[in-house]
Amino acid sequence: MPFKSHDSYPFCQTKCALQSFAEKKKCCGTYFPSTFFPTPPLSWIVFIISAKSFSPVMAKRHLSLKDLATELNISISTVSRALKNHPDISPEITKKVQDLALARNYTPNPLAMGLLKQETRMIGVIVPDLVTHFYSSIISGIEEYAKSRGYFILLASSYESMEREIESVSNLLKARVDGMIVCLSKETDRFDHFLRLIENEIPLVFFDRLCLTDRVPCVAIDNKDAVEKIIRHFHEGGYRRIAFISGPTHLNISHDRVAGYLSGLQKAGLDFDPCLLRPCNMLVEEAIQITDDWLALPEPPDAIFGINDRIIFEVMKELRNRGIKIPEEVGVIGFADEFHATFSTPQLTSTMHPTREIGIKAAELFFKKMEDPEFVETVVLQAKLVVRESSVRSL
Amino acid sequence: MPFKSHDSYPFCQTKCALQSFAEKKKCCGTYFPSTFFPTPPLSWIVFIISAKSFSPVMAKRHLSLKDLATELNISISTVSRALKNHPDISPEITKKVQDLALARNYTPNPLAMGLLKQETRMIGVIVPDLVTHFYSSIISGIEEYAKSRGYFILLASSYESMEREIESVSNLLKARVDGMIVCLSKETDRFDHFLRLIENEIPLVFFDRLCLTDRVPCVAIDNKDAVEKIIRHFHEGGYRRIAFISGPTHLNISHDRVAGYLSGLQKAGLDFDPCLLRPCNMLVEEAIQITDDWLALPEPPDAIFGINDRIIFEVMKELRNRGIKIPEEVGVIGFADEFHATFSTPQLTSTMHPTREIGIKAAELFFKKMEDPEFVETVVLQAKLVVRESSVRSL
DNA sequence: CTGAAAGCGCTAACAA
DNA sequence: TTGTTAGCGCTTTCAG
Repeated sequence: MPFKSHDSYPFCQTKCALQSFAEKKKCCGTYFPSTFFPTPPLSWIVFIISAKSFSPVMAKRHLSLKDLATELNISISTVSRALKNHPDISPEITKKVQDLALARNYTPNPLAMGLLKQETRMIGVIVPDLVTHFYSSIISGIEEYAKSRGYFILLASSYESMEREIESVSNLLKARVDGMIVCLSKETDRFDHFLRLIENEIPLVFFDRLCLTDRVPCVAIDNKDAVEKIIRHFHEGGYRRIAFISGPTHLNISHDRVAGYLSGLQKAGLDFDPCLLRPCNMLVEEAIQITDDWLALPEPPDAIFGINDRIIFEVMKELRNRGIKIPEEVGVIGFADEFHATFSTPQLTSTMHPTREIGIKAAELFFKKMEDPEFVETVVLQAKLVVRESSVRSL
Repeated sequence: MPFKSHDSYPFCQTKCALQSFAEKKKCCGTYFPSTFFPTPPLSWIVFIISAKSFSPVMAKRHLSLKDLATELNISISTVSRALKNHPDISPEITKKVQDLALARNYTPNPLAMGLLKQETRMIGVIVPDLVTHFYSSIISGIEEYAKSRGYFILLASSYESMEREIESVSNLLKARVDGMIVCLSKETDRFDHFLRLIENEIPLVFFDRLCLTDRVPCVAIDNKDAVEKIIRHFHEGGYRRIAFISGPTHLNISHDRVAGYLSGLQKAGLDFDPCLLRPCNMLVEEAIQITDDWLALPEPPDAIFGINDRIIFEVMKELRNRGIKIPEEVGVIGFADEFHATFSTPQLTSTMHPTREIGIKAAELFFKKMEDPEFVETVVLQAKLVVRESSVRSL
């Protein structure tokens, strides 16, 4: 195997590996210091099994075009062209190159490509939290579609905090994502960080909790309709004093659901009692407090529904603690059907959101926005009311 | 503001943007084609609101060192050095550069850095699924620790399939992650794809479901102990025929839990009845089938626990359907406490896993492995038995 | 104390 | 048909 004298291929590899190892040891500049995480108090750790270690082998660098070129004794650009079936390259060389690439399991270095093309093929995704089924299911949908287009997901959580949302946007920007798909945190009531993205023409898509809908493609749920369905269902079941635990008032989802509450009551011919509409910040304690307040009313509600299942599960617990029967005395309905809604007793009626579709659609809009910077559109998906035990009085 | 004649800075920008737009239109090589995702049948979509669009503005490139250098009329290397407080650079220039960088919100391009340093500061994370609380909570832990070290998470799901796990490994490798943190899919019984990583010295950490523990750092739960606790608790509560729905036999977690089942029974002085130990593939139908089988036994079990909460919720549903009282007639305990265990009636006794700690510890081990390629260690964390209603007979 | 130049892996215009 | 070269943004020798 001939090597050019100034290259000395196999030894070069070893040297590079050693070099890069040495470089890592050196701690460099202080201008962008990496803050170190203090060792967390892991009271759970009990014992540690140490295993035998193996003798170190030199780390293998990923294969580059140069490696292939050297091995075949042709130029890098020929290899590059051969790999993409460039018509200029002779069939024999093309075949030889492609065979070797396959055999050596060559994959192009995305960093080099990214530097050249000014793109990372990564989409930043920011969700309020990672642990709610609603979001993780949407992430699944985004991931699936993105993967099919050869893109990766860079995931960030805002933990429902606007501050951390801003930080996440900035971090993803530092990582040079090609764009972002975002669900606002519950606190978010300023949008400067997103306006910056828009001004810089960085593709952006919102889902579920939206803002700036006249400039950003969005995927939303028809919240108004979903709530109207709930009211109608309650009304048909003979419930008359329908109470609603809503969300933070600045969120579009709260706004739309309240609108649905009002119009739903009106359509059903029911009076609106302001006492029975309470916003909350999605905290467990609030749910309990509000339930307490309602039960203390001279005319307590006979039906309760809320901004999400989590809140409603707490309401159910509170009702059960007081010996109030569901659904006989009080009907209950959740929102954004978690998969465990069927595990409660009684099983929880809830609106089911097409979460995977939300994710897929959001990703779809994202790619449209990439291709056409002027593209703006809000896609509205319908939620389904899934009737179970908690809202149906047996006759 | 003086520009070098061959550079013509502001116009260059415009040209670049136009160029890159033109480039995107061109579809290049066929050797690595990007498969296109067929438009999915989104039956949920109902209507689309089109919004007014805005006039296009030229996309702004991220700021580079060159931009700063040009603006200050100094060389790129001086800027680079000034930004990292290199002692050679005069304080005045250092200050001038840093001020401008701050004002312009400069961030170094990670692609360029990555290319140079041969690292992406990205960790690939593969989990069996994204939507289970157990995994998303662990991901949260990993993300938190990784972020504190300036690393990003590139997320992939194996969807419990070995094939997709292998594909994910390969995809993450293509993305040039610096290493991976993995929980095996339930199908995984061959490990070639991980051996390849090990041979190439790519840092790897397993959590929960492990393999190759003599070469890879791992974070595990003390499954044997967790199950022994369950048996002891059942035994103390007067339960005698304790049945166990286990997982796929090739997984370490199943193996350890079965070991705990046997030793637990022995310690409690109870006989082992092979009928009461059934493996399953974590499917809902299996849970129902197994429950049916057990109830048909001449001596049915008076206590049931299983590989995870999901399975056990199904068992509970099945028992309830048959009018069997929990916990009076049959005691029930879950595994890997999902946060909604308290939402069921009766509330589910379950083993609680320190999920965030698992994630944080896995990330910690990952960085240790990065620093020391010979590092191998299995950290074992303890699970807690959280006693609720489903396993306690009232007196 | 500062600048020029090489090189990380790749593509594409330009030369041969 | 193939090779040479410049350049994407950055760091780091080596020269001034």
